[in-house]
Amino acid sequence: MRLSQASDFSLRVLLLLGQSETAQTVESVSRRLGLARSHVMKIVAKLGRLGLVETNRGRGGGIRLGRPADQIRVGDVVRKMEPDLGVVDCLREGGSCAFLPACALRPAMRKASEAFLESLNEQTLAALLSKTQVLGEIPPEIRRQ
Amino acid sequence: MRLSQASDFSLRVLLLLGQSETAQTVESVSRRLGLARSHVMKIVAKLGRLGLVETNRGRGGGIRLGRPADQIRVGDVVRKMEPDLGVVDCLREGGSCAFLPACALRPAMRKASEAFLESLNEQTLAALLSKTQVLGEIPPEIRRQ
DNA sequence: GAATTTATGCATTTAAGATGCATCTTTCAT
DNA sequence: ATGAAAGATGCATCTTAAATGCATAAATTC
Repeated sequence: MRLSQASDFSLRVLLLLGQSETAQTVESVSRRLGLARSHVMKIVAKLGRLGLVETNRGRGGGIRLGRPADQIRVGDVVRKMEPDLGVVDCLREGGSCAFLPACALRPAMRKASEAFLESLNEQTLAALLSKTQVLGEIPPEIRRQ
Repeated sequence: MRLSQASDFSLRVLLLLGQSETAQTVESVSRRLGLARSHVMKIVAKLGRLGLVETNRGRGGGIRLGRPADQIRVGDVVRKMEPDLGVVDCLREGGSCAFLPACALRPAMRKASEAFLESLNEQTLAALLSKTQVLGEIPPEIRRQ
């Protein structure tokens, strides 16, 4: 059971953004997190569509949090970014199971993944930030070397 | 976020076994569940090693539950069968993250997957069985045709 | 000892995700 | 206007874990 890297990286990107006031370029974010640039780009684009980050093109552009860190719940991020939250076959599109339609496993699994997300939702991004190491912002002047 | 088919199928196999007193062959179980025989074979072998099913070779052999259905907790089955329960990179062997060692995401994720398993552990196999359709046992006489 | 049934290892296939690359669009500074 | 900076998007390829199939071994019973 693992989340896609998209969900995982999303949270790290949000953490990084939450550590600085100014807009960051995707280039700088991916370099600082040590992640593939194009991968981060796609994740950020989606985060942008979801309103979780605010993106701006062109010179002086970049990305920043789309809303205050204390209004971003971790479980909600995962719920929106994770492409497939159907933990078992029968919860997915086209999935089948010999026991259906009367299988008690299905609601049990649905409930368990809700429990997972609810547990994550006990934390806001702000709460995580207060307990997480600051990566340090690279000043704009030397950022572009 | 999805479980491996190994975990998923394990539970279905256990459900099926819980519906009959007599031992079932892997052949019959896989046919009735509509799953690949060799895949079920490997799953059963592991379930056997874990003591969740009792296996017997040779004529008249087969598999049956290793202990009473009310002593099999769903979350425990998943915990034992799932090859990789590290939902994010930093929870896995060799995983890394720029925020480590001081990253609050890690304990939050660990806690969330515990919540997932605990939710499943509210159900025993017996509880599921009482709410699940009986697939119907193929009588031993015609089983071998 | 032959038939039945589980056990195991290896090799192949599959599918989802990740990655890289090329190109487009928007925005700003000069 | 023009060019550079930055995000957006589509496509094609690579990677990897999981699934599958096949062959063979081991155990058990009759």
